[in-house]
Amino acid sequence: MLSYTEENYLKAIYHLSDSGTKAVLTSEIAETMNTKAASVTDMIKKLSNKNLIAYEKYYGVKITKQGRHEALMVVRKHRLWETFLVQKLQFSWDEVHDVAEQLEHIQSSLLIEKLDEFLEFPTVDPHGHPIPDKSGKIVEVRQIPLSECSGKKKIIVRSVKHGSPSFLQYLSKIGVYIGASVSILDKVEFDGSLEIMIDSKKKVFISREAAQNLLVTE
Amino acid sequence: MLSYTEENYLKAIYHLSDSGTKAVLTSEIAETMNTKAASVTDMIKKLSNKNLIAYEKYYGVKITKQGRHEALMVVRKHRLWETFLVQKLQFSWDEVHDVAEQLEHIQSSLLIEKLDEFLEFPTVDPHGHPIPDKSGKIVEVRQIPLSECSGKKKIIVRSVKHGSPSFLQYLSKIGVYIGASVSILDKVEFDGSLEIMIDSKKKVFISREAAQNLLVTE
DNA sequence: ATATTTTTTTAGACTAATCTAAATTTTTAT
DNA sequence: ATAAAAATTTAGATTAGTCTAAAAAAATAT
Repeated sequence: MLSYTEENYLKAIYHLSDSGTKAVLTSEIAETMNTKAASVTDMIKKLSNKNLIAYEKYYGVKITKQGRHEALMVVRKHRLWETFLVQKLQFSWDEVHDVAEQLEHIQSSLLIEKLDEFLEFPTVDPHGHPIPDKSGKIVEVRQIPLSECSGKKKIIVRSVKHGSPSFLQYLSKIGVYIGASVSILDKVEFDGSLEIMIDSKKKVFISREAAQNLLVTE
Repeated sequence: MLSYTEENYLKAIYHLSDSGTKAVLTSEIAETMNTKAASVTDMIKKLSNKNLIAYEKYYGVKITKQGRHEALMVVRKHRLWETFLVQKLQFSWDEVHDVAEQLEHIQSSLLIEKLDEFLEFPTVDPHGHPIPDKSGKIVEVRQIPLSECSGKKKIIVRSVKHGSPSFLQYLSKIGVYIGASVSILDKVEFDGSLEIMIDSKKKVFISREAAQNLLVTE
């Protein structure tokens, strides 16, 4: 069984590796975990000994099949708890992250399966991120940043790339939510900002950064 | 802020001291925490330095006002989570303890207040134990062991003294639950066992130990 | 191609929580 | 009242996770 800290490292490596596809550097892990490279090296050795990652000195790590599965189970728990907090306890989507960071480490498969059932087997969390099922399977929907959309087609907001509380609060303020329908009215040459229409009733300008951080389907 | 371990020690001391009224010995703590006396001495010093307990060498510890409050907050969280697991996730009352032991350490006052509200401010948990409110207040209802009841008055089962999974499973099996109405039909001289009627429809014999572990109001 | 910079690893130390073994204090028994 | 037993504390060691400083390797820049 993995420790609290091991689970956190493994999850960080999973996310940094694009869901387990590419290698991750010691320094990247140190940055996202807010630790020093020396500490990361120590933990890398531990996870490597448990066959959760493949480690080659000085060349970073790659997550193994087993490691990917363990990481997915933590991600599953995190996202189910976030869904619970928003749907059942009336948290707003910008308040759930830190609490879910704690809840994701509760060890009880009975709990998580019952929670999943209670929530009626959701496939995405409050930020639009997919929830792995019991076996680790994810339903991936191809999404692109709003900043890369063209023309006047109907666009649906599917998820946020990075869900910082301040970005999420901003979205709420301007009326953007997961599932919202938007259309692009104009693109400003000067700074790449967009004028968009939300739900056919509200016009707003959003910056290029914001548009790059909103993932949509056309 | 208290560590996971400090919270557990404090909670154990609270329970062993009859809700903070009497002194507790090092060896008692060691026994319930499954640790050695030497480890307990170390932790006692830590909690004492934080003014959560009053410690006199060789004479055990007494919980302070502040320590009692901290312990009550952990107890509150434990019992609210148990209530959630049974009422919302359909756990049975013998399955909740170990999971609640983990959940009680989640740090978020927003979470616990919202959970309380979601459960509609319950006053007792699935084992009939009182749930402290936000400020630590407990509604104590005077209860006596079923073994000490006399005559044929109407008796209501209020709580279990010690809720081990096996005892709880046994109660379910014979049809006893919190709130059940029982009456005493006969007391066996030989071994102190009782013949009782449950909800005016089922007669069973229960041992003296079982009767001592069931708390009721007459 | 070699020197400089950057990244990574190693070595050694620290804290929290635990342990065993030894020393000390209290309790119990005669 | 004193000796034996039991409980408690102290001393010193261990493990997980972290750190700083130094050494080693890789990347980069001229």
